[in-house]
Amino acid sequence: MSEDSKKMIELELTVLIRLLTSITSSKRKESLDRAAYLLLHQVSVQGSSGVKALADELKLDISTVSRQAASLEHKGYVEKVPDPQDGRAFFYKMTELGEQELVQHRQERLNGITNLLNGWSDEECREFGQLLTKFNHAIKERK
Amino acid sequence: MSEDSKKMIELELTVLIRLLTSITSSKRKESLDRAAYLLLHQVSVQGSSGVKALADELKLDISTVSRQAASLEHKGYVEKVPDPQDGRAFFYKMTELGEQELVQHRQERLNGITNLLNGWSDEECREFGQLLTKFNHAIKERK
DNA sequence: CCTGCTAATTGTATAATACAACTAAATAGG
DNA sequence: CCTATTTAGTTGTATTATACAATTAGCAGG
Repeated sequence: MSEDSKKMIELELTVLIRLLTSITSSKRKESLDRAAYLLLHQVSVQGSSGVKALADELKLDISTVSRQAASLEHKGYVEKVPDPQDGRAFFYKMTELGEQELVQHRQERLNGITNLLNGWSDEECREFGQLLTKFNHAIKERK
Repeated sequence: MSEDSKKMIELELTVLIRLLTSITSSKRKESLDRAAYLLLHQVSVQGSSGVKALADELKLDISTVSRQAASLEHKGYVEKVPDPQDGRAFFYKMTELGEQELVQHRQERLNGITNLLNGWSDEECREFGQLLTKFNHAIKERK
């Protein structure tokens, strides 16, 4: 693999973070906690999740998950169900309202992505999605 | 372009941010301000830059650039030269020490990238770099 | 029962960034 | 030339996302 490709990837990833951060900074008034979006998605995908499992999956500190989940619960997007087998633990499950919010919020994000990918070929979009997925997998499985 | 590709891109970008954030969070002891790395790179590329130009290029608030630049100057990585044509303005230029730090820091990042891309084909790496570049360009030019 | 480990919450701190306010220099227009 | 407006940059303050630290209580195993 050529050094040029690596350099390009390293630089462009750095720039990407910066650009996405500037986008999110300019949207500080959103209804759904920006940071909690991925958490809500994960609860939806996993169906029923405890704090620790979510933290492990998202590479977040449990205190962060605890706070984000509490916020989501307060908004009615998830419900907190005691774990029958461990008096210390809880499972978070999606509420109907949470599912709706997730769908709506995701749609707004998809609209933005659509605008950005305007002019891209189907092949490019497919490739980009797959390579991102592959890269993310590499990060999660490293070490 | 298929809806599936868009959904994959949206989700994987969200996950990518999370993962890269967790990586950077676990490296809080680095010598070069993590956030200022891109600024240092930009000064190096542009050769001689004012605060406003850098802020525009990096989509950062000028106060943030001002602070990052001041930090870099304090560390001797850049020098602050008065703009002969505007008594209010300055240009930031790289120092030799700054160039060295940039090269070293970038190499460390490249090492990380190399590990992550272990097993990727040349084609995949090249594609990934180009698609990231293209995507970043779309973000910068939007609106 | 006791000790060590674990799940989650709460306290506190950190880093990156933006918005707000300010100072001073430059510019535009009469 | 003068005045009002704009602009470059710095400093003050606030916000957000996150991690590290401390605490409480439940669980597991001897």
